[in-house]
This record gives sequence, C-alpha cells and structure tokens, in this order.
Amino acid sequence: MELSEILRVRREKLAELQDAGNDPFKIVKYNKTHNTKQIIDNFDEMEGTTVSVAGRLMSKRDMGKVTFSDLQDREGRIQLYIRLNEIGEEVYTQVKKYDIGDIVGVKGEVFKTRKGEISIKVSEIILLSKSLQPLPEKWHGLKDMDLRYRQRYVDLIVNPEVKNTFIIRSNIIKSIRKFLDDRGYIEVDTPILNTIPGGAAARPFVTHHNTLDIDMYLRIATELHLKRLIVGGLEKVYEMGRIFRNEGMSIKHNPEFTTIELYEAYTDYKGMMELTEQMIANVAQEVLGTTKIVYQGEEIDLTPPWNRMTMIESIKKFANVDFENITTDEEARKVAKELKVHVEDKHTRGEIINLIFEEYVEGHLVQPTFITDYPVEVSPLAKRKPDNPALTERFELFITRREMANAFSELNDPIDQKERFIKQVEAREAGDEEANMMDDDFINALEYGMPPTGGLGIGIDRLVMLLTDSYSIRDVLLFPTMKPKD
RNA sequence: GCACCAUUAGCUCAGUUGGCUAGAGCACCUGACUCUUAAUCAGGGUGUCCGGGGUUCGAGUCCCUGAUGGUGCACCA
Repeated sequence: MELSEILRVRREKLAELQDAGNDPFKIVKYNKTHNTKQIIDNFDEMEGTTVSVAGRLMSKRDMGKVTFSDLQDREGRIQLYIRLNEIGEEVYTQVKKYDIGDIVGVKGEVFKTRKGEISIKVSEIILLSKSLQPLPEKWHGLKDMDLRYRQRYVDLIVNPEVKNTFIIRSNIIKSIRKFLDDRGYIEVDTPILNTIPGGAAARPFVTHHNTLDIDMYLRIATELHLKRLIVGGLEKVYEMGRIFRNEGMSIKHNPEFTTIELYEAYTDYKGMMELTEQMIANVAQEVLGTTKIVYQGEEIDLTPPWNRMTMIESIKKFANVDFENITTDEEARKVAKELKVHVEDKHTRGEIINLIFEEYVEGHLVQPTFITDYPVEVSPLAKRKPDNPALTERFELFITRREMANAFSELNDPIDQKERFIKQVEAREAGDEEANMMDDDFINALEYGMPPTGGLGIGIDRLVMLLTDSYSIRDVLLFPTMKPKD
C-alpha cells in the first residue's frame, strides 16, 4: 500500500537514522532528574541549575540557528531553547529533522527567556523514540469522537482535559480504598467467571470453559460471593472491580463497568446510608477540595446529611398519589392507568409502585437523595421491614437524576431467600431473562447463619462522571466498548 | 431495536441550484532567519469526497443500500 507523503517522509527519516547507526528504537533507558512541573513550580530555586527531562515534542519554532520547542511529559510542558552554538553543528542538524511527536531526552540549564517563559537551555539532546504518525492539529486537538475512543492514546496526547479526567478517576479510587481501609475493611477478589450469575437483575455474557466443557457467565454483580464471606466471618469486606452486563449501551451504560460493593456485619441500611454520604463527601473533599460541585451546569451540594424520603412519600410528593391508601394489586393498576404508566396484568402493587417511581420521581432527584423502603417484589435480596413485610430495608441514592448507589439490610433468612429465588426462577421461566437464577450454595451459606449485615453498591463510573463533570460514561472509560470498524 | 444527524487531505473544517482540474488553516516538503511562543517570510497540495449500487451528458452534492460514530427514545431494579 502506498503511503501518503507525510508518512513516507517520517519513515525515510527513521531509515536514515538507522543507516547512520543512530536507531532510536535501540535506546533502552534515559535518566531524568525532574519532570516539567517540578521545574515550573520551583523555578526560583532551580534557576541556573542543570536538569534532564524527557517527553514528547509538541511544537517547533525553527528560527534558523535557534529552535524553540515544547516538551510535554505527564505533568505538563516546558519550552526548550536549542541553540546551534550550544550543541554543535552535528547535533543541531539532527534536531532540525526532529518531528512533532518525537520523544526526546534533554539536559540543560533552567532559565527564563526575555519574554519571561521558563525554559531549558539545551546542552544535550537525544532522540529516544521516533513518531511515524503525525499528531492532530495543535489548537483544535482531536475532536472526532470515534477516533478519540478508538485511539485513546492520541486523545491523551493532545487533549489535556482527558488526561486530567483519568488522573482524577485514579485519585477517586485511591480515596475510596483509603476511606474503607481506615475503617477496618478488607479488600477481596471474587470470581469473575461464574457458573451461576447472581446478585442483580441483568442478562449475563456467556462464555465456555473448554476443559470442564461447561458454559460460564461473566459476573453481573459481586454480591452473593461477598455475602458468603460475611458468613465466613470476615465481617467487613469490599471489592472494587469490573462487572459485565449484556445490555444496551447509552450515555450512562457500558457493557463492562466498575462497581464497588461492600458489606459490614452488625449494621443495617441506615448504617450504609451514613457511610455512603460520609464516603462520597470525603472523596469529593479529598480529590476536588470541596463538597459543592457543578455537574453539567447544575450546582450539586454533597455536604452531608442528604435528603431522605421513602419511595411512597416521594410518589405522594411528585405524583400526588398516596399508596398508603392503596392496598390491592387491582387498585394499584387502576392508579397506574390514571397516571398513564404502562402496567401489565401480572404486575403487583409493589412492582407498580416502582414503575410509577421511575416515571414520576427519578427526574426530580437532582440533589443527593436517599429513596428508602423499596417494595419486596423488586428487592429479592433485601431484608423486609419488621413492621411492614411488603417493604424492604433498602435505599437507592440518586444524584443528578441518576442512580448512584443501592444498599440494603441484607436478607439473612435462608427460608425467605429460597422462596424469593423460586419467585425469580418462575419469572425467568415466564420469559424474564433478567430474573435471578437459583443459587443453592448461597442458600446453604445462609443456612449456616449470616449476621445482620448492611451492604452497599456504588457505580464507580457514574461517581467519576459526577466528580469530573463528564457528560458520557465513555468519557470516564479509557477504552469504552466499540464496535469493530469492519 | 427505532428515529434524526454526521462521515471531504494526517488533523480541524468549507464546498452555493448537480457543472469545468475538489478548497482553507494547521501539519508536512524546499529555502531565509541566533529570544520565538498560533513565530514570521517566499514557494510547493500530499485526496478511496466512508463502502456498494443507481439516476444523469455530468454526482462530494440527488435516490437506494450497507458500515461506523454521535444524540434522543426504547432496553437497563
């Protein structure tokens, strides 16, 4: 295949270097003393000292016998001042052939130009890697979403805010770990390859194990394994990791995404509520330095305590219907019809409450709000409220109209749990592909006795979106799922 | 899954009612320049107009179809 001129020229430059015995790809290391930010931030102490830095050339201003260039490393950029007299004719001729995108190591004195820009007066420069592909244009960057997602490495080179998002993502994750570790939690790893996918209502990815000759499922949640560990006496556990759901993609859904689930013995959903607001506020404070943030133009106040409302109260408030007075499935269906919420004959009162909530309430929940007391029909793993067995000790957290967390007092009654699994299996047999499967071993674990336990799950990607003001989940995933081009 | 929009040079984008050899800026190439910073100055267009059909004397432009992406809806406790 014929290369365009722009690609051909760079390959020729590389071949020339190789022919002259200067193959940049044979260089194995470079000793740098500083990064660009250290020099910029500490200029007063560093002026006049000799440093070595390494990075990518991002621009070039060739003035004949002097060349200015900007070197970019992870922390920032610094200007290079490359003077013929300083480095000699032979090296300077090489420098003239350097391209934007090349990786170099330089040594030189820190100084400030007449125009006041902190720079390095280069005394030694060496090509550490040749770039054979031209970078996108210098002030518009890379805008094509398709290219940005498929070639994230280019996006990261030319769009600084992208790099920043993923540094914040890393800091958020570190901050969460520290928060939980400081409270005596232990981090665990449970299987991603499952023979029974459980802990959530979702369609799994199916794969095959050749030696065992069985189908296996990628996990859709970590819940059931983590609760087994509570049975085992680990008392406080968490797992942060990737889960997989074979469902649609959207601005807030990717087939693989990251959650944290945590379980703590001897507490309940109210304990989880406090932990949730403390943890998220703490993360925001540590990572962003504030608990008052802006998401897509809306101010969000993450300062605890957050709003709390039962699901039935929220429906009363936003749909003007009081389910305290609606006790039968038939009445509930009638109300749904009046509210123009589509329900089927099989739907029960609890399911209808949930459907009305989704239709009428979610869209109002901008500031952090805990919605509590979910119907038992939509909460197959949550403990019933002692004074009302139709409801569960559960909450979901909503911020910016999005579900951010889900938590409950964990159901530890093996007989009740088995009955709820049976109901799920019936739903599955009736065609609901997202209903839970029977997990006999999990029931067995509960039969040994699980202490009263609070459990919590948080969508890490959605939290990162919130804290980095990212519009799409794809903007917080380094390599979002993409369809192959051909 | 449905609808709408997009796809033109390495990148960011123009391209009129269907009309002559498809344009600009950056990048790149040649040359000048020892404090520039969107460096400047002089010269040079490097292209599968997303793919495949069709209409037409003539298609980047119109029609059909496919691909990928974006957005909305649906799906997703």
